[in-house]
Amino acid sequence: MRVTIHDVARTAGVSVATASRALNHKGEIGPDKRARVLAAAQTLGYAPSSMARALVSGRSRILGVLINNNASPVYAELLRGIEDAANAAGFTLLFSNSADSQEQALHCLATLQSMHVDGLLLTPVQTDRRDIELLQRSSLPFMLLLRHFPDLEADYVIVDNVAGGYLVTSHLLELGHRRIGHLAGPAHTSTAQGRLTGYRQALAERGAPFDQGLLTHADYTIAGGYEGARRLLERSDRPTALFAATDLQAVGVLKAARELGLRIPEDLALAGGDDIELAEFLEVPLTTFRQPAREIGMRGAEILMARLRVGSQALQQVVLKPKLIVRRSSGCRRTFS
Amino acid sequence: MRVTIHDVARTAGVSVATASRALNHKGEIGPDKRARVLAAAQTLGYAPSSMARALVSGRSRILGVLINNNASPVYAELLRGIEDAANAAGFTLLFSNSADSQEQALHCLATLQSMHVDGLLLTPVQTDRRDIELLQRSSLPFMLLLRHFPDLEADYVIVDNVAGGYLVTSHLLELGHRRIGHLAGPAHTSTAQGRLTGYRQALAERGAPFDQGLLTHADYTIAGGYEGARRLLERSDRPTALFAATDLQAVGVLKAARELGLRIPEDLALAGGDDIELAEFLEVPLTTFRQPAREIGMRGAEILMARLRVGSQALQQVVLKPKLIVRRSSGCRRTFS
DNA sequence: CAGATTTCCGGAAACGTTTGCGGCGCAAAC
DNA sequence: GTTTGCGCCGCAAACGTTTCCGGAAATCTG
Repeated sequence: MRVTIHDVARTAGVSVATASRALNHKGEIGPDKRARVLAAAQTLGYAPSSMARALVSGRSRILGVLINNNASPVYAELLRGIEDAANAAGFTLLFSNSADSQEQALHCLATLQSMHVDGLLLTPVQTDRRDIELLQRSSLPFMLLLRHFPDLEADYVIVDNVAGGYLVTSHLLELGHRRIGHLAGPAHTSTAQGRLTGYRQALAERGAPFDQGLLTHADYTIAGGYEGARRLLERSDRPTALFAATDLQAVGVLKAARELGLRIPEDLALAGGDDIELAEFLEVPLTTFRQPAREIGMRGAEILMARLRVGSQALQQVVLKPKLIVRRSSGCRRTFS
Repeated sequence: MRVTIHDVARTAGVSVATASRALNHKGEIGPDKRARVLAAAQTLGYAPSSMARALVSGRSRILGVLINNNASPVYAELLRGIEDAANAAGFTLLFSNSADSQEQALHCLATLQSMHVDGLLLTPVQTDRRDIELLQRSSLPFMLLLRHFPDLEADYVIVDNVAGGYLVTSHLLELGHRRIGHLAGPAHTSTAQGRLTGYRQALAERGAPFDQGLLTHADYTIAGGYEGARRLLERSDRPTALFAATDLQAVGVLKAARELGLRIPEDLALAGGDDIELAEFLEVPLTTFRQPAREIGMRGAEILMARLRVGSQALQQVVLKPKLIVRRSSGCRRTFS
């Protein structure tokens, strides 16, 4: 069966305590015994049981990850960043998926807790706060990624969604557009709220009217973008430009526009958000703003692990700056009567 | 601190043994005590420690996942499928990333072992076989995904890469092309080998010559595809059609073609492999063959978990059929002199 | 009513570690 | 020659479960 520290101790002719000390380079130990233990461990192929270790030490060196698996490339990038940082620090990742359902999220949280994770990285569902209330009661260190609660005393790493929405909308306004629609994300998410706020700020700042009829909410998917675009573009007074909250939704807009015979950017200027890797290579290269998902994952994991090392410390709320990426989909400067 | 089964037992006024039986619905137990235990567990918010449970039972209900994180959408889809199946069966996922390095993979394997995973799903690196030799020695049930070793007695779920390459190449041949280049993947991977074999089979079957000069290997990335395409397309006798092993590489071809002033499909017919979600929405919608990554993940996880339940059983080697997806990038039928 | 069976429950061992505590031998100090 | 100190090591408890085994009470059998 499994080779334990007892086997190592026996073949080395020492006690388990000595074997443990030799393997962990802890405590005083004679050089000959240390060598014998290490040799025995080597030949037997001994691998310590992290579960047993976790049980007695109280630390598992496992980080829980709970994301709402939008199959979006953004989450893949995010995961990648988390993975890099965790691996570098010798942590392993326990992976769960809330599928954007609070019930599912609560279930996952219970599982992660029972696995004795040392800390947790999550993108909250945000339909309600039962998940974070649970976390706060359990005093498990956690870190919010991508989404946050403005009034919550919790660590987070996000991009400045307001600035992102503002950048993109300002860009469209500068190109001469006055009727700019917004295809927003699910209303309960802080990302959707932020980008919408930025959109309205830009409109207000340049004296463009905000038209409720040019705003619609949709899922963060291609299908969601498609349906939202149909709603917005089939109106008689359709907008001349459209800001989709995410690139994935913008892809749905591309599809809808094709079906409606609208050329992009000639008949409809389009911009998205996130700057996924493929945004540059779409049917029409996409103007967007960059959300550095990988960096968000890395920073989040690093901060969380730092908190685990030193115990409690000041609140860490990181807001990364977005960057405007101009491509063809937003078109050239024009004047509208 | 953490609420244990001892706390539950104490507040319920029973022994730990009884508490355990009540919570697991095992063994005979009086209805009143059962009720008291369940009530106590409820009010205390008791969550059993899976680590302690794993330690004594020998089963952790954790599946290890080791993929070589091509940031490719294919791996995201694969992970998604694994996740769905595992979640449905009450398993949790421990996630690792070999980054296509055998050294890193070996390190990850050691970690996963020490975490007492019940089984392992992996996409092997394939530069050598140290990883699977290690696995075979350790008698940990494992399942190969996407990539396989033809001569190895191990479970796997893959798509028929030979058929995929054959389908795509045949399609290009039917369109009239005679000089079809192939941008293959890393030579050590079974996916690259399979798709290349299918390509050669199709050529041979229709009497088209195989030209070593029209073949090049590149990484499974956009950058890899770009570099490979530059090599192939800057020749004086460049091919009229190009089969890129993966869609991601095909995107790189798109970029190279744009730079070289080649129109697709007029100047160069293009096809890829995998059928990623965005293939339909690229600059030129991509002809490709479908590798059902999500299904591969699901099937793999299900088969592995079945093996864990019933113990040893017959070898499970699943080969899914690919499907040709024709879009604009391969162009229309033509004749070449 | 004595014995046999069943039902229910608690004690304790086991899983594989880490670590506090105490013991042993040996050298230095008095 | 007896103490003191120290370096080295082993015993055993602890972490939170599950489960085997045995005991006590309750029920049944003859």
